[in-house]
Amino acid sequence: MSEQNVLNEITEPTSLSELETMRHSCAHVMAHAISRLWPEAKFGIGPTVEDGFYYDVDLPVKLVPEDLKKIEKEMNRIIGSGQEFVRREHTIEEALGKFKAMNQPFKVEIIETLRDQFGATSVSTYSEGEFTDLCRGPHVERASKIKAFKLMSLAGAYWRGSEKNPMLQRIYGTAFSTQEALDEHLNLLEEAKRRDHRKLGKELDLFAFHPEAPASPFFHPKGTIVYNRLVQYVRDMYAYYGYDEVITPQIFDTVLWKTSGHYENYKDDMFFVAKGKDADAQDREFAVKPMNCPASTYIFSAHKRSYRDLPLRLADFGRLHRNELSGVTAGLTRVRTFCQDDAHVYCTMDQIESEIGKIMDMVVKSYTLFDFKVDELELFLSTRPEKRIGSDEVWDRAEGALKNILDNLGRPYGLDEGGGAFYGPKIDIKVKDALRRKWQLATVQLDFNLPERFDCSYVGSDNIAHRPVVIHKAVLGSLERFLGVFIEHCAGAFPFWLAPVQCRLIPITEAHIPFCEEMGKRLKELGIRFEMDSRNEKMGLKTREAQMAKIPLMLVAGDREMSEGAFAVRNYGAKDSQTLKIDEILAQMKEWNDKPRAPFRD
RNA sequence: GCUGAUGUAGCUCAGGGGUAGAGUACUCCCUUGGUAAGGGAGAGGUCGUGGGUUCAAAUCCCAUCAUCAGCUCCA
Repeated sequence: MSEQNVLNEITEPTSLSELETMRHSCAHVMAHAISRLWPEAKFGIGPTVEDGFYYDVDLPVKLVPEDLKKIEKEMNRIIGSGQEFVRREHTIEEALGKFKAMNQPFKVEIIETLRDQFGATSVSTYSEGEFTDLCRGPHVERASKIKAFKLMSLAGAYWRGSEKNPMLQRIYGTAFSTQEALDEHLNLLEEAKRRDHRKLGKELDLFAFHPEAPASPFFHPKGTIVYNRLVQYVRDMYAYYGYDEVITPQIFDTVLWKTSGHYENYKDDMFFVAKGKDADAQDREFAVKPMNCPASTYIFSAHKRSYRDLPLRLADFGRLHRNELSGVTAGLTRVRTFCQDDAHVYCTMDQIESEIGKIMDMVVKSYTLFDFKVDELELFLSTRPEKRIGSDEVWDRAEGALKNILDNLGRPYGLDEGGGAFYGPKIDIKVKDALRRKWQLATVQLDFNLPERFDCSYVGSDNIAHRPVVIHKAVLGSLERFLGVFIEHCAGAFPFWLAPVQCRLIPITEAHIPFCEEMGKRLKELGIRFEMDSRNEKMGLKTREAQMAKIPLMLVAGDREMSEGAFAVRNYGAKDSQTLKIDEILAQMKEWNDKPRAPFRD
């Protein structure tokens, strides 16, 4: 949480839901319990978060997981005693005196900040019995209203989110209005562990990591099939929407990055490579690309462009490298090498709205295909960050244009103040997965700076040179990240069209192998990815292994099937199978396999 | 990068100052079996890496690398 957010947490008028109110009170009860167990405890802040609450505390002891039980016990005592939450108003001076006397330096600091930066003249406190905390509320009337809670985990967190400050111990907890709701939440967390894409990636042999290439995935054959299938899907989409794919270099003279502004903004996160070999290139410094956009301007400017060429949509699956801090990488969701379904649309001011409309269309069609709930998409307008290039007028125009589009879209959207890219504002789109977790995938960015910096122009119908606008788009976002998120969304059970192995043929005995091999030929003709399990093993084992590999279809053949020209078909996850004629099976497979192309036929 | 935890066989993990363990996967043999584990035998590890302490280190200490959780960051 940024410092600004921390302060908002303290100063802004609150409108917490009933559940949030209870969680917030629960955080207070936790602080109360901690102060009983460790009277020297110094408290930071204790807000509610997405799934619960936390409190940051400075303690003389290092907490261990068993301490959570101890704190819970003490909390239960407090809740059992049914203490009331009593609100009091204090002048700043009163409050400062009070918290100084209580030896609560962080609270004193908060009060001073409220006074000095926000001009507060009074603050409020809440007391439950002997424990008093600085807080604007609201709270439940009494502690006994807290129904079902659990302390979840321990973590370190810097005071006010700055690594220059001391690190406090953060205790995370959650609370629900019923025990059932709490249990359901805990079950979701368990399920999330089972679906962890890092675990499934290993189990399904999709990808792996190696210490010599930290945070950089090795895609094994099966993972590569899925990856390439995603790319193919995006290419099919490009054919429909009129995008041209290009391939651009991997390494550039840093002059390019100085022109684009990446050098000054992201130098520390770029990989630099050896200097040039030629005498006259000795002083040239080269860097691996962290982004595709500057390269696309050279393709735009390769010709004298006319307004008739616009919109020019250049797609680039270029591999990007970013030297991320070691602590921020995680599985496929944050890596040092990745590629995006990246494209840059060069267009006129008048074309911005229809182009972004088309991109939104791609987003909706894609997320529908991947079985994300489209009516649960969350849109955000991310505006100018502190670290940025370009004049305020340019930013005003770009933000205004995106705001217009969002207003006309007729969907609610949030504002992410300061969340834009350094070269332009964006529309970020978050999806909810099957476990109701939110992920940011798609992004649409409006850029008036790049064409300026690289002096892109086109000739208008007035025969005068004009500056085009660039729209950056990614629908799936980073393919690595998308794959990670989607693996967890589908629990590793890929839809038929995307599965690395779509079908496993299982002859019951040796005698049925030729029959299965015949079917194999038909599948190959159809382009179906299949395997045959002709091992000398029993059906129980073969079934188990096919199910554990999450293969969408099992086709089993024994004497019965051979005599009927059929297979016993079992879908992944189904309890039993049904016997279908070979032609029926092939027709069904063809339909499923073509599913991703269906939305792009007129 | 910061704080903390973890690192033992391909995988999942146990153990622990005195010659390295299980399950599973793998190889071979037996089994011709109808929808979630048939039986047997065998092979497989400098206990992440580098130092130190010790008669002796996989075990203790230090450093380092990687991973995980959280913080900060995410063009």
